[in-house]
Amino acid sequence: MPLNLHDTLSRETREVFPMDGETVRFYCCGPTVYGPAHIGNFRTFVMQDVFRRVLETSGQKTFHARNLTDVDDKTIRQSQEEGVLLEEFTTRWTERFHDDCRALNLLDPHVEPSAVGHIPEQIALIERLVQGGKAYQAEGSVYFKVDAFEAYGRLSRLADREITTSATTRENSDEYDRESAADFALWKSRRPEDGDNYWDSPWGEGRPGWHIECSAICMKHLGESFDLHSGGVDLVFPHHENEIAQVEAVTCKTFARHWFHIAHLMVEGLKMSKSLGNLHTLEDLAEKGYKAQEARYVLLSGSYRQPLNFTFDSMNAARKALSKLGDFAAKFDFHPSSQDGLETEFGPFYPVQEALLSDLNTPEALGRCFRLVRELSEGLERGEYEGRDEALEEVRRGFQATCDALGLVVAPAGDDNEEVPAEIRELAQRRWDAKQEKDWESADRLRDELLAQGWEVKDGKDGFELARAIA
RNA sequence: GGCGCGGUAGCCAAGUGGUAAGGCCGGGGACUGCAAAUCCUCUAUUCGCCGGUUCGAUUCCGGCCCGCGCCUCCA
Repeated sequence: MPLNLHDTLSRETREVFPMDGETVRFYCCGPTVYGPAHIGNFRTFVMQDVFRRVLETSGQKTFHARNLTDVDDKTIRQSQEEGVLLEEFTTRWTERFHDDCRALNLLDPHVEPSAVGHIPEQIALIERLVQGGKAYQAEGSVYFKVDAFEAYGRLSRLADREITTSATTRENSDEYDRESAADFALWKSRRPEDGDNYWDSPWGEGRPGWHIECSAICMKHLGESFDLHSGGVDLVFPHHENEIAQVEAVTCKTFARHWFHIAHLMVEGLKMSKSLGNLHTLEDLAEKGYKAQEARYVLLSGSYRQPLNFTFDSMNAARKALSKLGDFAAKFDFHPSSQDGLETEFGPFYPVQEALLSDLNTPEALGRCFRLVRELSEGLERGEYEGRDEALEEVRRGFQATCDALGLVVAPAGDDNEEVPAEIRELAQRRWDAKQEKDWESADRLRDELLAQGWEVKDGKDGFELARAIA
């Protein structure tokens, strides 16, 4: 069964398939590396990761490219404010991004090209556009001539939209030379504030515009035409619209055959913004005692086409939900696979796969997963798996496939040995001893003390467990 | 103003032309020194409002109210 996915361009849900019959080749607009990415950015990357995982767990090969935007106004300005070289600055934030991706269990893209690493390719593409009469230069900058590309506006349905530029947005001197307000920069002439961040080109010193990097990188790594292109909804216009124009104006071929856009994340019912202080990063969440996996779960709890409301209630719910899955894992003696490659046999978890193949319906998939978890557990209680090792193994493989498809790492309860500091363990032991001697007062006092230090005690029949308390 | 999306239980959030998944929270019970955890169990006669189509609509159509996104570099 193929993956059916909504396509922004046609506005239809269409089958995703490889045009070469073998590998689904797709591109994701990556981060601008000028600071830590926030959970809203990660919603997009997590959904793109699920997209790939769903393909791979259904046996489909993929080729995943995701770029790094390492030269633009923000990276240049920030690096200069810090007085460091652009490269040093962007390398630092790239590493941070990679750390966060690992924490969220995102599969590494097969290639991760950077804008700075593809200056010649970008210049070459601009030259083709100029030669073809689709672009013009003015005062050392080069602009795409929107009027010369009749299909402009198809993706975002801007065709009839009046594209105007108000006086207030024309603060940059190099923007005065555009022939039409809709035209956009392919190459920006060098400005004093760019410092040392400029390159030679047939039009003089300067740097590439934003949109051209993705076009040039796609053409190099995926070809002039490829299977799917993805990003946050806000990129539909102008970024993706412009990417299409830049490529199709010279190739006359379909650029990306399928467009996959992820809706925005809201925080506590509000749009994320710096002024509201709700631009959470994984680091912020960690400080509050939350794990990246819990954030990942929250990001999967809504359908990607709808804005999702991130709340701390949801984070708490995610923790409980994950621990419930951990209980299930323990019951079935499931341990996460450490082997390379994703499990493809869903077995009894087939309904989960079915939901995912249906436009990446992650909330439906989670709902079905929990229903199965309950039903299978009941079956186990009733002894339905007595002497049926192969059936048990099917359950474990199916659960592994489910975890692989969603990118969740579910550790069996009691198996997630977080390092417990020695002094905490000792306090807990003292409490246990007091409890054994029925010294309830001391036992309760020690329990409160542990809680004050951020640890929660859970008693079992003949011992206790420690878990991080939510801050 | 233009284009687009949505309003489902306390919260998050699926879904369907035939009468509402799942998670969390909350109530009750078992268990427990008390908790926590766990297990069982209960919680929307109702899906923003008003009309229409239909044997039947939350699901289709029209209108209204409210919220949101994009409209040049924000995922």
